[in-house]
Amino acid sequence: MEVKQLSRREREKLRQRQEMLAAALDLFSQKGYHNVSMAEIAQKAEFAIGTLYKFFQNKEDLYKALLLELCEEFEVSISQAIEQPQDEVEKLRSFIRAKTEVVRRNLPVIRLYLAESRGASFNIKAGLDDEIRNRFYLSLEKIAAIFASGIKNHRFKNIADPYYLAVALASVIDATLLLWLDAPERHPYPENPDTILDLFFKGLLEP
Amino acid sequence: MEVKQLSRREREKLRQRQEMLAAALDLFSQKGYHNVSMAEIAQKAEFAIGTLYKFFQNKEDLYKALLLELCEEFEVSISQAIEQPQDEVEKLRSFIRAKTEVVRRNLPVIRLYLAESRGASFNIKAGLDDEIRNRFYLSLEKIAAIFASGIKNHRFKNIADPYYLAVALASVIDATLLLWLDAPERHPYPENPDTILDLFFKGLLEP
Amino acid sequence: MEVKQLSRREREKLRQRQEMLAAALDLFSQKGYHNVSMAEIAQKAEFAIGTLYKFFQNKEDLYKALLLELCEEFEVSISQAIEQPQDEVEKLRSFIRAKTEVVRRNLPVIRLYLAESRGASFNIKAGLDDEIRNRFYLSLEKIAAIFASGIKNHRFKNIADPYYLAVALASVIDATLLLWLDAPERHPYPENPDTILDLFFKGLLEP
Amino acid sequence: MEVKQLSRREREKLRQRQEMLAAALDLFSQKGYHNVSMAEIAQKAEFAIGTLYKFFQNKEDLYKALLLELCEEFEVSISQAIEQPQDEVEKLRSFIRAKTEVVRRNLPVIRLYLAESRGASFNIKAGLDDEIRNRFYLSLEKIAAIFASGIKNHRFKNIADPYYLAVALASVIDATLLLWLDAPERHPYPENPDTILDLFFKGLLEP
DNA sequence: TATGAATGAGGCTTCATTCAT
DNA sequence: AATGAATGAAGCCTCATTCAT
Repeated sequence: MEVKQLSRREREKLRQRQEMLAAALDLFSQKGYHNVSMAEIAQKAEFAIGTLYKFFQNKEDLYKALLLELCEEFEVSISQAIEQPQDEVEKLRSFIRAKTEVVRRNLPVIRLYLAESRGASFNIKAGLDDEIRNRFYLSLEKIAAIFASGIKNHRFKNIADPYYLAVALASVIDATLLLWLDAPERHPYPENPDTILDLFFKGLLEP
Repeated sequence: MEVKQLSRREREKLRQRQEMLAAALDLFSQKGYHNVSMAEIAQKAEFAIGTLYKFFQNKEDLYKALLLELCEEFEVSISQAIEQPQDEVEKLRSFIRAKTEVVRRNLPVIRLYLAESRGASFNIKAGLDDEIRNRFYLSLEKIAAIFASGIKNHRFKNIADPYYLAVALASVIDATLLLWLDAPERHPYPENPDTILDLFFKGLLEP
Repeated sequence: MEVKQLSRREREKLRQRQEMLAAALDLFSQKGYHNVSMAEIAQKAEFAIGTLYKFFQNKEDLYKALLLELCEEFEVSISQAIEQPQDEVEKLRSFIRAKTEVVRRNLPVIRLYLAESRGASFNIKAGLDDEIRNRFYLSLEKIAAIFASGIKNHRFKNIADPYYLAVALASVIDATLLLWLDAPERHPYPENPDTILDLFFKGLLEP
Repeated sequence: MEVKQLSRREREKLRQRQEMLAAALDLFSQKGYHNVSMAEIAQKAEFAIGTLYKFFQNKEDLYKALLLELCEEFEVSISQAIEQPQDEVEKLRSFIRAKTEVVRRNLPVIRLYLAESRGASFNIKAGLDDEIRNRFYLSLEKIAAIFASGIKNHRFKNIADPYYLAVALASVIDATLLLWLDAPERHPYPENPDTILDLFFKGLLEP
């Protein structure tokens, strides 16, 4: 494995990078990109500003790295969840569970992620956020593939384009998450993925 | 009508305010709150900066006015749509049609509105955006009431809390809109509200 | 008298000017020259800004007019007080009484007057305040003349240059006034001019 | 001595701070607080504006630092002068000498100091200048104590409240200083403190 | 003549980024 | 290699003054 060949120096660097990203993440998710200064991040990460700039070309670069890292975790989790050899219904359940789990682990960034993935962000200059958007779309396509497969297998009714179905499912999960973030006690997050799936399945499943 | 009694001066002022809001809207929705300067807005609106400040106390105030104006239009449209004496299904169709219509008319702001209403924004200092968030929740409750009524009338199955249903419907509409905004030709916006409703109805309607 | 020949129009103008000066005086003395805007003055005087500019060329001009008016009152009062045919001691008593009286009538401006007359002001661009400073010095010379006369008449010991004596007396009066302005109840203003004069007389008077 | 333990870095910082204060002092005393911009100060001190803000939180803070520094020097000088074991008359002489000396060394700020200490200033927002005012009053009380002691020892006649005597003495010194500042050649500053003291002593001293 | 809306220069302050140590 | 002091462009906002009505 490549990982083992990292020298002590390189491992140290990676650790420092992670600390910087963690500090930045914390601040960005609390106050938003434009309300956090590089000095603030440096101080929280306990490095000098100059060191920050050794690791990231500029503020935007740091932000992008942050989001890509997050993206990565999302994708890995979700890919693992749906790549198991299961039937389509079970895959969707796993997807919902995985997404919920990642959210639980990354609570502070959820808003950032939603903003960036859904397009309501202007933190990144035009064109730079394409990568993140594209990766989001790619993971949607994996879900769409499940629906497509389910339709092909006659487990689902063919009531809509699979991609639309995937978008709809993802957006309902996100909406539920936001509801819960805003008022956790009034809108408890459903432990059982079927709470969300029912909305779709009661109609999607063949009789 | 009160409107007719506005003096020429007052009408002129209103028109100027609208021009300022329009310029600001255009810029904000293209570049985001923090990437637009007051000088830029003033120039686009063809007023002096000082004049901008005669109409709006500060940048945040201008932004808030923009969003409230949009809020207003959303609410009026949607209220009118669902207050007709119709059955629940038809009301939901009207809701989707109305929301689509407003979006069509306010294309540039949609991202702004979604960001603010869904919570991924840090443009407004804590506490100031409560009004917008609250009004968003209130309109969701009107939709929830339709679902509740439908459930009570046995037109809908009781598969989930009406508020969740409303949130889910609204989020699916938004997701569809965003899809269309990103790639209008690949993801054309469905003219027929049933395209979206089917997702819910095929399961919600009693057999 | 010229005054009687003022037309109704002219009298009206004069009254308006006085109202503007009164409003400005009130604000300047409360908040200082640089913390008062022309708009504020106009509003308090219940005129339009443009009207203010019909009467005074600019902000500085208005301020200067204010101070000159104040100067005028000081001078008239003090001149009247010391031009009576009295002996020197009585003249100084009259001077202190008159100054006290004017202060009582112009309480809000005292700080302004002291600042300008004593040189601690930067409200007026260099050179413009010369007139005020000069008039202040002129009135000091009138007091100096009293001391000189007293010395010549052997009522006063010749312990210092009369001008220094005048400056000393004026400054002691001002200091007493400031003390009283800062804490009226702890440092009541002396009703009897001899309270101040004693400081000088017990030494000045020939045995 | 603590002073020697300052690192080179700290000494450098202190020197820079002094340069900034010197530049600010020069400008403020020439043109007044409101007629000097931070850009002007930065340029005169030959630093970037941002550097100015590294040392002082804002313009007002810089101004306050300036005055406090001056305050400090005044107080130290005057305290030293009057804490010698001398009789009351000699103490007052020392006080006048010390005050004169400090003034000579701080010529440019004298007007600023007088303005702030005597209350004719609106440069500092309400409440912030209390410290300066209070320290001024405290030093007056030290002088008052000398008079009180002299009265108790029957060296001085009990012709007035000691605090009034202190205020009167201080104000006469200030007035003499201002006279000299305005026209040094016409009103030379008296080298001998007795020139000022005579005004008081000829009456204060018991026969 | 009186008005007050419109102007825009200029002030204060922040902060991303650089670079000498 | 790491540091953080220094930089200065750029942003927000105020307000004296003008001028068309």
